[in-house]
Amino acid sequence: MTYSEAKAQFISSWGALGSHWGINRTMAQIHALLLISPEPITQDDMMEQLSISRGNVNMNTRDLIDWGLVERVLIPGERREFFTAEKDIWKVSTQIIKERKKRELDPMLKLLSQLDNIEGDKKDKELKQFKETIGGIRKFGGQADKVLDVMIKADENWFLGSLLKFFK
Amino acid sequence: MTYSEAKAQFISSWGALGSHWGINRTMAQIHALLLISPEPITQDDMMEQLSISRGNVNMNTRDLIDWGLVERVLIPGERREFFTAEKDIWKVSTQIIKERKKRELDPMLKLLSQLDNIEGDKKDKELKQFKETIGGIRKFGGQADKVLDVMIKADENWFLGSLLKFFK
DNA sequence: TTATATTTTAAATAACTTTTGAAAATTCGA
DNA sequence: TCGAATTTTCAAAAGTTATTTAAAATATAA
Repeated sequence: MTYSEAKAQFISSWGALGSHWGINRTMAQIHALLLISPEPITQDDMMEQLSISRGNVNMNTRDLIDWGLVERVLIPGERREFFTAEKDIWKVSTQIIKERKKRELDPMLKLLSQLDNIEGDKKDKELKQFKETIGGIRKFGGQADKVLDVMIKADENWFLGSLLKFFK
Repeated sequence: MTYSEAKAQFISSWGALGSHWGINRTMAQIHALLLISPEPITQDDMMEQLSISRGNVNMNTRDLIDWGLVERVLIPGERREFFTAEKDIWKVSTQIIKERKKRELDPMLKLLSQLDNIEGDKKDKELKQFKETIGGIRKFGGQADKVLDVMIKADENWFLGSLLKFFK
């Protein structure tokens, strides 16, 4: 297999994987391209290599920056902007987890805590099941919250960091 | 807050959460309804409570069964089919993880192992970065694979099960 | 078997999301 | 400041996914 075949395959399947994760295909493909580019690249490079429009590149690059996965890089003597992606896959994952926790888990747990004080007959079967379900999810969510915090903080903490090196 | 307000909120936000996770809104809403229903319910109940069509209910219920989250229940003396969902949220999570691992992680790791033997000049910067990126993802994916296996097996293994009870 | 209740399927439609392309805004050197 | 290079925006077009509807298939009771 040649390099360019492998590259095309990688970009395409990273894109497909992304779409299972609520990330759009193009965004994931741009990310893939940046992951394998040793040097920062421009929006024109992305347009050309992925055959997509300028607007599309611009919007998705911006989203990747919002996710904290991509950075703008200034190259001395160059007027155009260059972009580069974090290459350490552990950091990429914790960054994604951090964002998704903030965007999804936290609001869900907040809502569930509101749903816990409802009025009604305590003997009612429906109400009982509702409270049990909500309670179960909250308990589980709370634990998940703690586990994710440990993972996120591992990068900022020497001891946990070296503990997690086993997994890296 | 009344029970019916809380119920509507829960169904709606479980649906919204699902759509962030590649599960469609309606499927997640049906799942939510089943999670809080103390007794098995029929497709007509779902149609009525969620205001959706028969076909939609049928397709999504079937998908939930494929995911292993919902079961058909036969009620003696009843001609219609009834449905019920697993209520233990730990089991729900491991079931989802198991399915997604099978559908997403496993194929990705398989592909990456193919992309590892490409021909080309070893001194080439592009090739070097490509190999590093692929290698990093494979290593990470392999570890994730192991962690997920531990979680999945915990339910089938007494020792790990009681260890994980701390988190339940 | 026949009539009826129930479930499944799939084509058509509706709703939603992504992509383009061109115009507007911005940046920066001369 | 002006003008060329570059980036950003956004309305329209294209593409995708979800939903309905109605007809077909299946199951059950009489």
